[in-house]
Amino acid sequence: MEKFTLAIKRHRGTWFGVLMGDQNGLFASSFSSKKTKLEKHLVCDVPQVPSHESTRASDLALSDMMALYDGKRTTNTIRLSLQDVSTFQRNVCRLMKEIPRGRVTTYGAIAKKIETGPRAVGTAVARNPWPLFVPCHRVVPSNLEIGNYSISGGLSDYGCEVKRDLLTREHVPIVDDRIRSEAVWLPSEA
DNA sequence: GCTTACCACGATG
DNA sequence: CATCGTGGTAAGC
Repeated sequence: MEKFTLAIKRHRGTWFGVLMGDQNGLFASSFSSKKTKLEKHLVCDVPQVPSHESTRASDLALSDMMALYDGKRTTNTIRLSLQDVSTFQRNVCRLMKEIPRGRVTTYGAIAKKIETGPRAVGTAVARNPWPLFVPCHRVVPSNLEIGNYSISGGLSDYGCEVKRDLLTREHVPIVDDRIRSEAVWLPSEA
């Protein structure tokens, strides 16, 4: 049975949490303005309540997470614990990780690349277990509006503001709540 | 197992 | 604006 530990930290008025699995791999990450909501979301997929414990690995993950939240570069050395996600979801995640900082791509572009439908990509993106580490905020609808974003596992009316702020801090050009087309990055062919 | 309903979407008119 | 197609999930039988 896999053992999990939880580590939580506050930064710029927001709570950040990481759920560490075996061998200090990252099982899930999340952030929220509400600490209780954050914890609830992080543990919702694990069988038992994990103990709060901070380790060198969790400290590193949390500081990377905060840097990503601020739109900054990171060492990107966090190992994701992939065993519990479907291969479809893994494919979507792999593609999302290729989106450069400061750029965006669309649900449709990802769908085309992996030969599936945009709604299917939407569900996979929505279920991303590693927000920020896997930059799902860089996926937008094809009309280049901001689209939606779930906070701690649920849609909310301010989710799109959070998403816009993340993109803005990465210097994605946004005019009038719309991404400028020069920021669009497309998955390479082949 | 199969069926249904649900979606962080897209294309068409 | 409306409507339909769409494919992966999860919950329901």
